[in-house]
Amino acid sequence: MKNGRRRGRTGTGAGRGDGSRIAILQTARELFARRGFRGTSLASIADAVELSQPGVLHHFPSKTELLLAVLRQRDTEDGRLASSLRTREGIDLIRALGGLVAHNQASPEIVRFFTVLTSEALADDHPAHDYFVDRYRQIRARIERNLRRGQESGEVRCDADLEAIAPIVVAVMDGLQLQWLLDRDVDVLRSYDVFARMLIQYLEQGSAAEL
Amino acid sequence: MKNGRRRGRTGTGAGRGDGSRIAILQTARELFARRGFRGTSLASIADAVELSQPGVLHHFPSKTELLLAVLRQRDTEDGRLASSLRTREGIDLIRALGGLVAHNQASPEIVRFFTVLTSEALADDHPAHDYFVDRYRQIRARIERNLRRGQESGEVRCDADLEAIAPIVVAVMDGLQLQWLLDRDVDVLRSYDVFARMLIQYLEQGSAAEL
DNA sequence: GTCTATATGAGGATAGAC
DNA sequence: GTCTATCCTCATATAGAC
Repeated sequence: MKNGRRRGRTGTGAGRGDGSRIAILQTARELFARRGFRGTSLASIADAVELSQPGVLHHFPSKTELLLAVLRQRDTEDGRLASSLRTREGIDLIRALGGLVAHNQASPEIVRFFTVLTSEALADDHPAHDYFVDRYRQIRARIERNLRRGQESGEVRCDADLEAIAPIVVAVMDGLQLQWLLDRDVDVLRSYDVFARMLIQYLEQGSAAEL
Repeated sequence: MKNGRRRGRTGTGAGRGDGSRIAILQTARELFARRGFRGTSLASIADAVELSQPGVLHHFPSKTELLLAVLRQRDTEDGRLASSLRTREGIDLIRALGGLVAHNQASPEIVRFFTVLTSEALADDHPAHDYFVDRYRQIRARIERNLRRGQESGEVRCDADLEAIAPIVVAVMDGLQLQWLLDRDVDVLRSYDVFARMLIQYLEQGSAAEL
């Protein structure tokens, strides 16, 4: 008794149509978040969406393509979120990222998805390797750019090393969330707030705004 | 032609004795660092040390036990390093951790080992899950404790929230190293130095030492 | 669109010879 | 201490029926 599924349909081929595709994408994201890409079998995804394993591969030509589809989907969904950050410049960006951290507290699965997959994708033959290299470059570049606008407006001290600061901001968010995923007692929001205070104070020193 | 090994020995059972055990531990650490625990096969380890796969299992009863042995070994080796940090208190600890970051730049494999395995071990059924939960608790506790000594000596402002700061310090180190592993252009040392300046300035504000 | 059946291969672990 | 041979399970992917 290996195949423990019990679909009500009689195999006429009616199916769920597009609904299956959507269900597969969501379930794949959840399971990839738990066990990584390599650690997740197509069969486990199939079970969760109540399809056979080849049923899953009907919608995506391969497991790798499924992962890439999940990443593309998240990109479009995150597009809205990212664009709401686009206009936040200088000190305001640091506070806005606190809002993102707060928002993430409600979505441990998404946080875990990116945490687990980023580490797995350190291997340069991982299907998502290039994706994550690019992702981090873009995030750092955006933070640096928006902080620089604050510098140009005189809000941020002109001698702040923004190229060094952008990776720090990313590191704090990632690193705190990693600790939180491992141990929910870690208070990400409290720590981020202390960091933000520290950073803002540093950025404002000697700025035109301070005078 | 599947088994691509060509040992010179004739199978008399002489072997390398203890040398094999050592070689297995080191190779396992390297491969776990690259592909994680789940992503590494015993066969790949066996190939690298020029043993058969059952030959590897002669030294460790299972793959899980091999991982735990690797972790135990790192703990004893890191013991020396950790004890050199034990006496660094207050502001001095923040600078000493910069030395650790610098030291890590020469050992990407070790950094990657911990990065990859920590994320993989987020799964609560992972063989190293408890190990990493404990590890992070201990690291945070030690940082908090050593900063508190600086507080007691008056070097660090007394209203600093050390329970919030300890996770930040860990996050910055982990997060910067993750970005560096993904993209060697990231300048971990430069970013850590900026962070350290920022944090030290924050900690010194309103301290007795400042007066 | 979904299934069953199957090809093909990899992985962990064990038995038993030398 | 190490090997060969083997077992069993699991995984991805494909072929072809309905």
